Amino acid sequence: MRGGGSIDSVSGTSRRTHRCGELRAQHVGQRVRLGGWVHRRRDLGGIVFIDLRDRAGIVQIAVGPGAPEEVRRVAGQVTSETVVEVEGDVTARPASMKNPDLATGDVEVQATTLTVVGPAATPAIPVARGKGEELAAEELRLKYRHLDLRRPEMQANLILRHRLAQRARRTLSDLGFLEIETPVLTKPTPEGARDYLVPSRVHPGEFYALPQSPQLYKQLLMVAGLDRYFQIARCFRDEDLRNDRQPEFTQIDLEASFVGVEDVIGYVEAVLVALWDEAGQAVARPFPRIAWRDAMERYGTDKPDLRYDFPIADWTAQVKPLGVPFFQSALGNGARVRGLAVKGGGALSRKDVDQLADAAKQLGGAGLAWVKRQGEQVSGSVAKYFTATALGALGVGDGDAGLMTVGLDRVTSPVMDRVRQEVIHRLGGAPKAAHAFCWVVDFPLFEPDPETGRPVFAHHPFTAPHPDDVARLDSDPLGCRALHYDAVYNGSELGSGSIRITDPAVQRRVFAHLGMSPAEAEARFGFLLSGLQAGAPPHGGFAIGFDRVVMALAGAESMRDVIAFPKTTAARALFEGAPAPANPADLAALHIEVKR
RNA sequence: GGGGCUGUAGCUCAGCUGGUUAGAGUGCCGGUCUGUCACACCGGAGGUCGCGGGUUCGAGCCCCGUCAGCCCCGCCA
Repeated sequence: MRGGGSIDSVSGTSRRTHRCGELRAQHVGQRVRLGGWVHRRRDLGGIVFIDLRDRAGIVQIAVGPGAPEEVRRVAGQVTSETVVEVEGDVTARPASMKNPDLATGDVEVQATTLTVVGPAATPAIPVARGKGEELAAEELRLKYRHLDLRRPEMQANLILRHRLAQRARRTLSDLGFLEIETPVLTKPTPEGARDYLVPSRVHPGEFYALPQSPQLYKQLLMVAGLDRYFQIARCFRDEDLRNDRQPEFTQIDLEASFVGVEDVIGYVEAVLVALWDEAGQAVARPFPRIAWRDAMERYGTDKPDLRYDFPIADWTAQVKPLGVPFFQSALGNGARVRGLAVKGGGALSRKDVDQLADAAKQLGGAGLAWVKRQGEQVSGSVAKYFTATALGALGVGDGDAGLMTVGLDRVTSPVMDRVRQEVIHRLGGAPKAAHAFCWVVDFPLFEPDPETGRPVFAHHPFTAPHPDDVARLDSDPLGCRALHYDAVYNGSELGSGSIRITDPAVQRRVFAHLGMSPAEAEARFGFLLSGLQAGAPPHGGFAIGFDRVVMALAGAESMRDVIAFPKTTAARALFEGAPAPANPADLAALHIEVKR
């Protein structure tokens, strides 16, 4: 409680008693002072209504013929988005004048004073939008971010984000995790994403890197015996962007000691369930699990959308004897025919199917073959090779469609993943569940390098091999599984984690697999290796992509809508104009010469 | 790095097969109006058609280049 007078909530300050959006019937009869932005003004001549807005909402200010002359004068000329302070009496609106669309719609404030405290130029983009009116172009929304962030939708997203962050903190703190900060000026890492570099003034030619994640620090905190750590950590990766990828983003990062996979999964489920609860969504634990290999086989991706349960199937055996030319030439050398039986797929138009095929082609597939079944009638690009019976055996029933492609899994998986997603999108059927969480487990430790075919690490090089596979580390690297797990929600990867290597000998072998000499490994990761030699507890952890969680719970189409000041897809900040050329004196002090 | 979409009034958009003075809604400015809530009504101002080049008698429209925003592939241990 601050200030004096009739303040009845924490919203009050020395200049106001309430926030605009807080007023309800219970406040009728009270004298209030408010501050806010003029959302809209309706001037009827003898009476003026002002919709006054702050972060809590909108309330109607009425300035009638009985109001003081000065109040009527100001009300008659205030413009949109001007900041005003109002004093007045909260009155009940007569039944016929209530506004059921407004939380404050049962009341209004009869202004007795009205003062402009922050005159506003005509806004470059509208804040108050009419029903059905389009949003301003995203470029302008980013350029005039202070205006875009005034919109109630954006404020709701940021308020939700705040509540989720607080709930994550409380949940982890209650589980005994300590919130510990780690450096933002760190050491460049040789693998992984490109680093953002920060030149050192004191050490010519040397650079800090912004962290891609606090990975090594949190492991050292475990070595140090802090036992359970978490942090809502900013991470930086200088890679190309997407609608759900920003160059700087936020993780709920955690690590715990004396744990196995089950423990970490338990902690993360506890946090995710709490976050969904915070947003009013009930979800059940435990989340189902799916082995990476099964996810790739059934959904063509390591982040399957399990809201819909039609899986990709191997149709090679059934289709091969039919002699479809499209397939005959492509089969062999490990190629398979993989298909999707689409319930109700008869509803897909010819145009839909063509667009699916186009999408498939973009991913380098051989193309998409399709059939539709209508009773005993079979139509489609490869219809003449199929009978209704043959389709029935593949699960393609009356009114359904079959979509298929051929090739190596490396190509058919992404193609069928994309086709499956597009079909879901186009048919728009009801999902079997609104919230489909799952754990993807048993990831491979290595994957073949697309260019050389050599095994390279699928994750970061601190991920422990599956204990059953350690013996094959050198003989059969591609067959080794990792103690790595991803949390997936409705087809979106929310985060990943692993049990870490704590045996320095194993860690050295893994570095060797990356092609690092012992000396190199020492130079780059010496502090980790010496940590592991100093007595390291078994430990593992996880990082939840916080921005993606907020996106999911806010129903946002883009990560930019849940970040106050995001970058464009070209990694520019349009409001402030970053990045920008540095001035020559600064560059000189940093021992940097720019080549153009 | 590659592919696609978009760029016309402050904002959102239309602009036909290349043709004469580039339109609408909204916002803005002025006016009328005592119960509106996207107030209503009357009037007005407002344009480097992203930028540069080319084709053409003539380009908002066609061609080349370029910039910006967005979407996708690559990339993101």
